[in-house]
Amino acid sequence: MPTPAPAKDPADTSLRKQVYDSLREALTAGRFAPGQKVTFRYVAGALGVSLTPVREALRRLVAEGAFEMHPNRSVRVPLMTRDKVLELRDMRMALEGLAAGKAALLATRDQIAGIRRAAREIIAARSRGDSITDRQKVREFHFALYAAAGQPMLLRVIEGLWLQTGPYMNLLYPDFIASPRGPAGRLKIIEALQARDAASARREIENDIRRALSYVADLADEAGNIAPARPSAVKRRRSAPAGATAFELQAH
Amino acid sequence: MPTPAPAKDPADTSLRKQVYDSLREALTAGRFAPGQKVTFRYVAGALGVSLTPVREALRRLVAEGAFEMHPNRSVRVPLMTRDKVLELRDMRMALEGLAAGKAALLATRDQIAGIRRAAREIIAARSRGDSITDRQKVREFHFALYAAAGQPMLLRVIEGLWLQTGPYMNLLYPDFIASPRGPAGRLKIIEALQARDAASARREIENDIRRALSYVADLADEAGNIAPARPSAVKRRRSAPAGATAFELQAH
DNA sequence: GCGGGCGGTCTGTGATCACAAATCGGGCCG
DNA sequence: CGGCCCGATTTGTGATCACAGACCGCCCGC
Repeated sequence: MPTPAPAKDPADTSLRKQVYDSLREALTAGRFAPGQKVTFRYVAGALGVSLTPVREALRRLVAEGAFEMHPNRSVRVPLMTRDKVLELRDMRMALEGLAAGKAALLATRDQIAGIRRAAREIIAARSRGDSITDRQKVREFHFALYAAAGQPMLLRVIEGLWLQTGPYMNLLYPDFIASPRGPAGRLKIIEALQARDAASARREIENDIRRALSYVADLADEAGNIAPARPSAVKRRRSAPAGATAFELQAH
Repeated sequence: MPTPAPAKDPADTSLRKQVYDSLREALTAGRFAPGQKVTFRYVAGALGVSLTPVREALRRLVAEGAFEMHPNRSVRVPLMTRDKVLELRDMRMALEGLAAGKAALLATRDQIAGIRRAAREIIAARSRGDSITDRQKVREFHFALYAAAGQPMLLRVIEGLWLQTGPYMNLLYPDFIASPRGPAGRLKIIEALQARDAASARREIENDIRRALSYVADLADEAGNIAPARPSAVKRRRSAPAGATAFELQAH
């Protein structure tokens, strides 16, 4: 599958949904620089639609915390601080730990197989130094695990939290990834699923999230701000279709 | 510093925000019957605004799970099932337990005083049989507690979960409320705050949520559906200002 | 040379219009 | 008498327009 996608309503062809997905994908792929201003008309032009669907998509993303709208009314990619990362870390540990525990009790053989496959693909991508595929497969691994918990509302909230941490997960590369604990942790999770050991699955997921987000939090400067993963600007493509690649990076 | 984070925006006077607040308030007050259909034009007419702000407000509420939009496109108040209640219960236990634990470590003397006052007001309202004030003060107690944790993102997610359980909390009255455990649990929480005992505060909040939502879940029929708290219809007030009382109950 | 106003432009907000899909009701056919 | 089909109405979607407030840069006065 090209995009694991947030499940939900695969048959939603509304422009609003397409704009939402485009922005979301650009955000998780790190194509927006943290702090970057994003105007309604810019997005509308880049995607070739009117303001209406853009407003609804952007406004939803603001409600989800993926963008910020300042009182002076300008929409920006949120800047991260140490405190915010730690807050997100604790929330993710609580909810993803919960999901992992439920998944351990419910995962079918096929679901476990899919999770194991994602884990193998992470190792393969990492050995090639392919951080793009790496990140994508890490996401696949986690969401295949959480989907096995069979709790759709929980899954939605977790997706919202990933969206907020997304633009900053590039910071884990390449240094943090070199740690050997990652693959070992995933192996333990798979073992826990097979053993129906909810406590162990929860503990391993919690450890994984704690390590990764504590690492990101420690990148904060003395003012508490975290440097953007990639200080990049975005170039406007003129008259593009409402596809997924309308937001492009621009060296400067 | 004036506003370190974008915080809330109490000075948001946009119509969208007013519509959003009106719908949210009507929802938590149980003025919409679960399963009830809500059309954009109906809300626009009831509040005396055009479709534009209504669309954005309703769409956000759909994204938050407070309303459902079916593929055939009709917006409804979600019907609850036993599984959904249990899912919400577990999420709320995880997140509100987390917040209570943090609050125990951070609550100031003034914040604890505010929480204690809310607890007293609950007892007072309950002794009068005033379930409206009761529910309102219960909400105040919980959110004063969670606010003391100083984690704005966490608070927002918790608010989203309350919005989903809101229309069904009337089911706790009057039978469940008669249980003497409620006041005792709140007292223990306040003691935990004073003692800076995070584990105890978390445990008590978890117990409170577990008891209440397990009770609601047990109201499910053999099909798994939960009867609406009050099977009530809503009457349209013609040419009303965009106030908070535009949605009114109608006996039938 | 520099700071503060001042005008033009940018940008989000809300209303309105046009349209297509969905829904509902009545009437026709079996 | 009942089920099905077709047309009128309802309803969400997207585009466009008008407008007010914010932003930005230029220019004048000190």
